[in-house]
Amino acid sequence: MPKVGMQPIRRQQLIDATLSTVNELGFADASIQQIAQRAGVSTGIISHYFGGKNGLIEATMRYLLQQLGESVRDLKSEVGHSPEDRLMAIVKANFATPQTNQAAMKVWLAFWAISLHQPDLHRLQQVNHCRLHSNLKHEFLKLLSPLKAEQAAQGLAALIDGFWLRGALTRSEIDTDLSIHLCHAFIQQQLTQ
Amino acid sequence: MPKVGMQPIRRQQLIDATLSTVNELGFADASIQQIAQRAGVSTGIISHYFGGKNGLIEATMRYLLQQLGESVRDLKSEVGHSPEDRLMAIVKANFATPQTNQAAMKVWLAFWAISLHQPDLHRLQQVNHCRLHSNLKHEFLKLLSPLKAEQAAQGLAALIDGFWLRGALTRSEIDTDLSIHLCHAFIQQQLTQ
Amino acid sequence: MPKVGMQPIRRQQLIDATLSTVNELGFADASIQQIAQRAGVSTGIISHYFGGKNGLIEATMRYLLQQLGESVRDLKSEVGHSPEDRLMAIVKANFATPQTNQAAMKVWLAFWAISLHQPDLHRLQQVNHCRLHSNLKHEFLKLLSPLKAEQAAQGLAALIDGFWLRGALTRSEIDTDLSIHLCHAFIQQQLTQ
Amino acid sequence: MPKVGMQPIRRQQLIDATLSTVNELGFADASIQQIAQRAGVSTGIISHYFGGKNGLIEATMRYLLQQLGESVRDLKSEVGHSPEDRLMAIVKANFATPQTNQAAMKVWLAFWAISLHQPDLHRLQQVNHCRLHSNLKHEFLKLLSPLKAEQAAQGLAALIDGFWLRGALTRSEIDTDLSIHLCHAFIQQQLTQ
DNA sequence: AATGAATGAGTCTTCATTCAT
DNA sequence: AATGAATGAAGACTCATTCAT
Repeated sequence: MPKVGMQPIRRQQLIDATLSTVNELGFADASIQQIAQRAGVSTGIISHYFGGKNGLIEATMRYLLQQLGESVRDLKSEVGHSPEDRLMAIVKANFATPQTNQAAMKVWLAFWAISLHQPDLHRLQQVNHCRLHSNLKHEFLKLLSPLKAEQAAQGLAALIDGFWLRGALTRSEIDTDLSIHLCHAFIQQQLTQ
Repeated sequence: MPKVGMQPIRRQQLIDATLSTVNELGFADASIQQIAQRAGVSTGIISHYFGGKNGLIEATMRYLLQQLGESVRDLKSEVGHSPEDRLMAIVKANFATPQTNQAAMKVWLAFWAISLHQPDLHRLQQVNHCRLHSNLKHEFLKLLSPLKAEQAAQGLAALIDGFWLRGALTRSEIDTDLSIHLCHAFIQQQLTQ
Repeated sequence: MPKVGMQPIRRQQLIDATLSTVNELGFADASIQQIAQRAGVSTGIISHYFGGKNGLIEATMRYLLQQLGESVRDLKSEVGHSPEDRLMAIVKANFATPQTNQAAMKVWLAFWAISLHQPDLHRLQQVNHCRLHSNLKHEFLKLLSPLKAEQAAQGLAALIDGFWLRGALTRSEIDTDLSIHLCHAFIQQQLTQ
Repeated sequence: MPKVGMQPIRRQQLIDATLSTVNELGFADASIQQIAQRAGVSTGIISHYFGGKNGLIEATMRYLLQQLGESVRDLKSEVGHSPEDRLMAIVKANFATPQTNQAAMKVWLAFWAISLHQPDLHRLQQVNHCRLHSNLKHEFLKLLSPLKAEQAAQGLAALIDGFWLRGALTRSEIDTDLSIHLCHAFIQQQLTQ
């Protein structure tokens, strides 16, 4: 079966298998054997393509972050210029599938937890959060004072994260509409202060 | 060396050592050898008192939840009857030390993550969250319609969780005052709708 | 079977098993499973007592060096003060059992080879060789000029090493008597220059 | 890229790469991947040309032996018929570059070690040693009794091997001149008994 | 001729648990 | 009550080999 140009295909296969395994078994039980088995390949291939388990984990997290980033970018590009619209686009992107199905959120939570003790992963997290914060603040600044904008951005970010966390921790799917609705209310309250 | 009545002392020693280890090394590297070493006891003692590592983990989590519960109860008992005051008491309890130092939050995050795949721990999480939600909703119901109260409770809970999560993920200490301030604003906005 | 004070016993058991395994299977095939099996213990115990395979290897080599050192010291203490006698004592110590059975020499050869790429082991080798050289030169200096003594010491050391190497490489036992005899001739020739 | 007549070129490329890898990383870390990388070819080619790693190792050792053999033959052909001259030619051949640079001796030592547990390689070693011994004895027999000649040959062979071993084990280059000088002294002493 | 993708057995190590003392 | 010696399964990783291209 050896073919040329398999690298991108195998990498994506393995990243998908990692997400699926972490989701179902949890991070602690996501052995490379489990992952390789789900990807339908041998264990050795993981070291071959990612240099080891850590490389696969980091690549998987990078993939999730990239997906989220693209989701935000796409929705922002489709809306008008009013800050409220643009803020809601960001909110909606954060609650859009596939980001909010329970599987993805469980993986996110697992990554959050381990990133605390792995500098590389932690840096990825930081970049992601700064991006969200910066996006939010940029819009709030159009209508609010710097101090108010900062607070509004932090509050909205916390709200988004809070709903996510709740979505991950409850075994039921997150109530996307309610989350968006409450974020919307928060935004309006901030902008109409 | 055998003494009587050592059980509660040893148990607390080990729980403290578990918190310290999880905080410093992360959950993945918190072996019972590390924990036992920090507690200054032998590894065998853990099985003796907790029946195994899982038992120790569960006891530790139970301890954290109990601490939080007591914190909430204490602060609620000290304030008046106005819903706003009582809600703020709950908020402040959730951001009171030692709950919000970074160490505790890192441990919480670790527990959240593993609780997804351990029914026993998950149940503990659920109980805790339901208690918070119920506490919040109970107060909101005094001034809001059931629907509004439910949404306000969910929003406030998300806000609290969001600030916690941010506190855990950033290596700096959580900005407690800002978090409380923003929660206060949220409460007022909900109550004055 | 857990007993207290097993450490020295287990350590020696494992060192003996290492020697036996390296002798029979060669260094490349001396896995810790093989060694543990020969010692009649589990693999985990190696890490427990030596911190890993490397620790066991180093301890084993240290043991061989110590044995050789003791052998030299013992024989030197039994002879008179004439340089020739003392030199012969050193020579005989180097060819005394258990140093010269084929097993020991095969292990020595294996250690020599791997010490080239392991600084810790290499340092042990250097110390050992310097000790031999210094011992030899010290005796030669009593009767020869510094230059001659240095050359005689190097020559005799080479002769000893050469017979050892030959003993290791031929599958038959080393001809101890011939080796000693030839060393004796070499010593006499040097001293009667 | 496929060309005809690549076999000898590729084989030599791989043998050179093997020597370089064993010298720098040691035998234990000389993986096929390392060797192939240094040779600038793919791993598969090794099996193609040598039938596996063992084949490559054996070919490399055979190459070293052949080099040594040629060196001896060349120098012997250039000297007169006096036994002393011829013996010295053999000695010099054994200490001639490239045989005595540290790299080559490290490789030799590695080969010696593994040959103990690989019959094929061991046979090569034996042939090589017998050739040396036979060469030496043949010259000694011209002037000495069979018994004396045997002992002189064994002694000189040991001396040569000993200097080699020392050259391999010390990280500094071997002192070729001193080695040859001491061998010369040994030869003269044997012949003038 | 040459590649390199893929395998899977084998290695070392870690770790929770057990148990005689 | 407490120890720590001992186990053995499971983990990540390496590596020689195979084979379709």
